[in-house]
Amino acid sequence: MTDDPRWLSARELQAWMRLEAVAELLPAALDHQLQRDADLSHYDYLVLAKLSEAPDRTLRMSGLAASTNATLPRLSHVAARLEARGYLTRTRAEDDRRATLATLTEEGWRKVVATAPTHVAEVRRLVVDRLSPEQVVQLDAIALAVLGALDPENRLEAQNPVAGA
Amino acid sequence: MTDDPRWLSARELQAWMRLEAVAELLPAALDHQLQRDADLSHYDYLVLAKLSEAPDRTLRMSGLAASTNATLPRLSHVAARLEARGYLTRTRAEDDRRATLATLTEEGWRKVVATAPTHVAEVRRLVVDRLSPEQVVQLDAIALAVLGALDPENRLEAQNPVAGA
DNA sequence: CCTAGAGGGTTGAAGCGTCAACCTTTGGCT
DNA sequence: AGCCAAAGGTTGACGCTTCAACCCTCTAGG
Repeated sequence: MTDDPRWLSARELQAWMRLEAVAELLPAALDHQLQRDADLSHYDYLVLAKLSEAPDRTLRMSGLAASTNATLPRLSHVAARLEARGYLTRTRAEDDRRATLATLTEEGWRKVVATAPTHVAEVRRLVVDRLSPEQVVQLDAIALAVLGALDPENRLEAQNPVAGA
Repeated sequence: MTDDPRWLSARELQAWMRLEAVAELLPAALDHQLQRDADLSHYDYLVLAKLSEAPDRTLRMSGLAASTNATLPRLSHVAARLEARGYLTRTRAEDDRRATLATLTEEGWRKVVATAPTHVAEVRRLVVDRLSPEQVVQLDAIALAVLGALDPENRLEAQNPVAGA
């Protein structure tokens, strides 16, 4: 490959390794809490939460996938399970029969309402309450900068290795 | 456990959602790059990298699991695959016959050396080079604070790059 | 029309992580 | 010595994500 890798400085390396550790441990911790308290994965919760905030508590699958930073197949499987558990329903869209609309049920709504407080408390315990107000602002800016590279303006799409024209 | 939910402020919520997105997308991006360029998962690479930095390129499984922020069963499965591919070997420890020592092979060493430059370049592209020097310091402090909650045992590691530059 | 192709979702197989059960070794206690 | 609990790892089953293949619908061209 290239001759000069431009290795990381000590500071950069340390920050990177700590971010790596957070990225590894944080999702697991959130999954654990939600699994224990609500029998939901973190992603399950995200799906229900996003629906609960949407107009008519309804979103298209593709939009829901984008707003939860997931691929469509993943959402499709998750939605199938959540539907089987009675938390949401899927229907074909009237205007575009290709599209599927996911709608939160009453039971799904109650699930979110019942789950949110403890989940937020956990988010506070693990992250927000450990940071100063300035650090919250800094984190916001840093995460935004990184997202710029992760999702180049492209609400998560593109699984093509080479250009598809 | 349910006195007052203490909801997040707008600022806190935004920072949190962005961190959530990063935690979701960053591991996937790194996995993709390593899978494509070296046929390794991000975690595979971490294991090989940690071994490459260790004395005699050897570590106990439990220590290796801790330093890669993973559970022992996970590491055990990964080590079995990496051993099958010839990148490391596992032997019983002399002093404590319960323990298993993982040792990087010559081929494993070569794999790390060959893989590191492009991986570092990707880390730069996605994270480090998108941040100002001040933000790198901020990120370090923020990640450390969060790790304090995620890792009660505080087994924070020292770092040592494979090569200098 | 009717056909090609793109957009939107779903499905099934394969791979990885988690959990619980298990085996072996070590160390403490009598 | 003898026993029992804990420490260190491994294994197998199960669940979730990914990838590729597929189906249906909409749109554009001829």
